[in-house]
Amino acid sequence: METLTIGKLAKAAGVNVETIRYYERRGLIAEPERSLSGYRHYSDSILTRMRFIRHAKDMGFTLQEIKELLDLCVDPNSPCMEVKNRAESKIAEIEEKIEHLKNMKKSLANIASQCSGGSAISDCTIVKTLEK
Amino acid sequence: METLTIGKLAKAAGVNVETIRYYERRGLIAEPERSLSGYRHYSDSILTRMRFIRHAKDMGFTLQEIKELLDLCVDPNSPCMEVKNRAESKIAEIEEKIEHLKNMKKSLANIASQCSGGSAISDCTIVKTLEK
DNA sequence: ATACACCCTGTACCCAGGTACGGAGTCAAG
DNA sequence: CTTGACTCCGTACCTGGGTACAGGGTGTAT
Repeated sequence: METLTIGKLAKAAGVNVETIRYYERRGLIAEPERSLSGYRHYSDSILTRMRFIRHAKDMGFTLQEIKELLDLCVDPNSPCMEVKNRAESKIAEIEEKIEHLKNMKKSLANIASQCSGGSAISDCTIVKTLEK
Repeated sequence: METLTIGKLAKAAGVNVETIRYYERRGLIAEPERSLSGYRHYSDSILTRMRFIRHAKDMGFTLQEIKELLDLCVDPNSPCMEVKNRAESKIAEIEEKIEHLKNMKKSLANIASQCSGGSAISDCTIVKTLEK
């Protein structure tokens, strides 16, 4: 069976070598087999795991949360409700962030709209509002 | 004229003493007068500045950006168009973040909806999608 | 045999925005 | 006069997600 050195894996997964070692330290990927000289050797299945990590990251999960998701998968017979729950929680969290940003945007748009842009700074309504 | 020690200012501004010294190091507030023994003494006008910083932070500006805004105010006769421009840029930036979060939410809601929650993890559609 | 790419470990560094701590000096009340 | 609260400075630490060495060993192509 063919195996991947850390450099090949890094290239295949589109990350840096250091990132792979970092994921290992963080417990997101298992310590792989080593050659006699101590080189890491990965089987192809690691690529699935690296994709999982990348996609979960893109969905907004932190590395800690991804680790927890992966840990859930250790027992393949356990029900996946827990995974679904975590996805729903993350959706709620994202919604909260969106709301927060919307409020920020609204406040900022509000104070920006009152500024003509033509005053001296000492009369700028934006500055004055922020100082209040 | 009454002056504020750093502790009183911290209390009045609702931040830690360390935060004030940190802002000084970052150049957001000027180095204040010192007593003979080296204690910082602030005049009341610092409170306006601290409010500015807090509000700008709430609007999503970074400390670096806030420093730049404050630096613009050094010449009170300069036009405030630059301030308005920065506010508009920040609004655009916030919008981008919102769009990004909306996309994340959509993807996640999409894959979560396909999972009944009742399968074994080995058959979980969420896990499978993330692995693809 | 030697050059060059690759790998190892351990540690330090980066961003932001602070927070915490140690050891020393100062100020005010009782 | 002493005690406790306050302040000083410098430095280290924190979270998150990596990145960047330094100083070695290894693998392989010519």
